[in-house]
Amino acid sequence: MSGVRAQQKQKTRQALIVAAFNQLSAEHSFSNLSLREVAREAGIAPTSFYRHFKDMNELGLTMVDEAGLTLRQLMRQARRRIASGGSVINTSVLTFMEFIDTSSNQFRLLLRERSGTSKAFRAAVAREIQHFILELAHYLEAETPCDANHAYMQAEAMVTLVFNAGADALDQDAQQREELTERLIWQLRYIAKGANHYGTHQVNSKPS
Amino acid sequence: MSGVRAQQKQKTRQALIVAAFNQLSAEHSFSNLSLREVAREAGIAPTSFYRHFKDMNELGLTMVDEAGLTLRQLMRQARRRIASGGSVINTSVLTFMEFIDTSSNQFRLLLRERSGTSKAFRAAVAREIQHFILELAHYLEAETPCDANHAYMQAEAMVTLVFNAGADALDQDAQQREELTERLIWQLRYIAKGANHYGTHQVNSKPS
DNA sequence: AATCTCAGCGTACACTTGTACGCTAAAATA
DNA sequence: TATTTTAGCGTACAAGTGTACGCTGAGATT
Repeated sequence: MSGVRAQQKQKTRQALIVAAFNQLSAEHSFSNLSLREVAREAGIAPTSFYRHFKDMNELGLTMVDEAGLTLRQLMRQARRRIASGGSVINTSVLTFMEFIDTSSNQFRLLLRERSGTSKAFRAAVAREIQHFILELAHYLEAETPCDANHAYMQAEAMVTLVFNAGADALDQDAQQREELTERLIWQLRYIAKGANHYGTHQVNSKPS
Repeated sequence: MSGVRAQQKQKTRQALIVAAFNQLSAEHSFSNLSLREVAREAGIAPTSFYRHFKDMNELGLTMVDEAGLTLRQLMRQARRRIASGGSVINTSVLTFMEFIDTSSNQFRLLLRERSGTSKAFRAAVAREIQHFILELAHYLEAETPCDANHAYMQAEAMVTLVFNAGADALDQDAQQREELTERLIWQLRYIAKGANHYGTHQVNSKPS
């Protein structure tokens, strides 16, 4: 029951996943990947692929899960930085930009499959983003005067902006990224300000 | 010089474009299209395709232009509605949602190629969106107390949110869309509020 | 009327793709 | 030790791809 067998299997399975991620790039999306090329890069015969995944689709969904995991781990790290006295907005944005930089292919996958051709993929990505939003909403509800509903809308807007800024950053050099980040931070401030204005019990009137 | 010849050419060129748009759907993206299938649907031989476009890429860029044109026309229409007394935010959002509904394949193209595998495509889409942003920024600078810089950042944030809401709307039913639209409108208000707060000369201090 | 231009066609070719099928050798199990 | 399980392989095939090449016939030009 040592599992020499199962262990090796797990290893080549991971090799397939790594191979697939390696073939992603600015010019190569998941739907451009072929089973054969992935298998080749992983060092196994094309037909052996089926011992691990029924489909390229199944591989893809696994990859989305993995990318989501990376993202969530990163968030936890961000929260630690914040807890030890960092500014919320700055720390979060910085951490996210680090993700774009370090794991760009994982981010690319999420980014593209969010509007891809498979409903299952879109749903999977949406779920990952939803995690993100809910956690932030929870935080905002606890730490700011916003009510639950406005906290959610605020979180949703913020995550959307951050995610999109990440997408733009992929094509930019360091200089442009810095400007982008600065704009992003201002925009997040707008949202925080507005949400706190409308989302507090002192204000029940409709906006002008 | 009547151009019976040139006229016919233009006609099948357009047939190719229409055929390509028709093959786009939730399950079929541009990179999934094959030259042969597009030619087939357009009713010409595969090799005749080259009389009109050097490449599928060239077809795609033309399609992006066309989608951008549609979008700009729609915006002009929105501005007319606003001029005759509609609320700015509501009218704009409503008009945009109409675009999603009426020309969903054109929107899908813009949405997907924004983060697609061709730099030329990404740039083309970014340019279309930039138009959008600049026009809105111009309007905001004229009609609100915002300075130019903040007007731009405000416009950028707003367009990002609207565009993303459109993407989400593609997978949703009428009920969900309504809720989405309502959230979106609140989020736009946040931004307007925040931008007017920070972007006015009375406030020069850094936010808390 | 004679000539030129060129949109569209058909054939042909070299590739790549997914995957069905049966085999092998080594690990797991009995 | 004898038996079963299974990860990985090689072969094979049908289907689809982009595109080179040369032809044709109908408009355009002279």
